[in-house]
Amino acid sequence: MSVEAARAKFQSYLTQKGLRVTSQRLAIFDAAFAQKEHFTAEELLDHARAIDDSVSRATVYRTLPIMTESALLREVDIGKGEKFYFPSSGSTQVAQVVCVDCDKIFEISAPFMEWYGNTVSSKLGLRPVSQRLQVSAQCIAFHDRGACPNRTK
Amino acid sequence: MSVEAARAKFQSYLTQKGLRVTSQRLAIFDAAFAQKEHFTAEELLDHARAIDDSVSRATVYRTLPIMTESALLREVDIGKGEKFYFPSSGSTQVAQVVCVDCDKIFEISAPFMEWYGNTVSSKLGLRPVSQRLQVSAQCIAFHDRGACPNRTK
DNA sequence: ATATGTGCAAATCCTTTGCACGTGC
DNA sequence: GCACGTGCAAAGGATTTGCACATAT
Repeated sequence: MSVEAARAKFQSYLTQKGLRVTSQRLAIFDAAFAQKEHFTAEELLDHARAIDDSVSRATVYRTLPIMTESALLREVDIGKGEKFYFPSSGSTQVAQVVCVDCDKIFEISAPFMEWYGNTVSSKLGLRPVSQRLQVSAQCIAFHDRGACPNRTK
Repeated sequence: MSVEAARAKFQSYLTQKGLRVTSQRLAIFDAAFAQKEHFTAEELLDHARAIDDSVSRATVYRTLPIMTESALLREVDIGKGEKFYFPSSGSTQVAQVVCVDCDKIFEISAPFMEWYGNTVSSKLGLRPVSQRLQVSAQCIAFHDRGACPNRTK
């Protein structure tokens, strides 16, 4: 899905839910879809403010759930205290591989996940809503040399 | 592994790491292994205090990582703010199914997970450390009738 | 016009930490 | 004895919320 299509989807989602299309929400959308890596709420705030400096932290936190519910963003919680977000590719059959050294998040296709969620849930009398597979891994380069080539922090 | 064996393992783990076997740590261990469901740090504090009322919140939080590192407990983060813990069955090839209504956590065997982590990680030049699969699901009973039979909260 | 949305700052929630005292080894 | 462990209360960090003002529809 192109950024333009996603932006249109965002606006129609807002309208359809009786929510308003505000300049702040659009700035937050634009900032999110300009990112190339996973980002945090705080990073999104910085980028959104570069577009519209009236955007507040509160509005970012109030807008993120809207974008997540509308499937425009995927929320990734790697258990590091803060959550990460990423423009959704559409498919929910995606797993994350997280480097334990540099915390870089790789998104990978995991086509069997949906089947597995269905199988397992139905055994328990449950209906699957969503599933996530997360692999913690270590750069081989890190293991061999003690330094992670992706390290940025 | 029996509780007795686990308790022995805990004590030898402490000794081997140069850590001390204190009455508080043993009370926390006993409280943890008496649980039948997943529990939070706060719940563990309550139960540990019932055994030894000198146990403090700080010590619970300082002991949980030790029990997790020694593989006696498994930590489960379902993205609800607080973490859950559960006496480990040994295998790491376990997935969690979480009911979105009552937050009850079911542990299920997921024997393919290790293979999958290996396959995917190696493609990225990473060495898998751990993996977790979490399925969010809804009680069918809840979906049909609007009430979750497991609801306790 | 008016129901929503917003910024600000304070509040919350879980978890961590500094410090002085207590205690296994 | 002394290094490690502990309780207490304060600090910390991410996220949420109350309120008065602003604004989309």
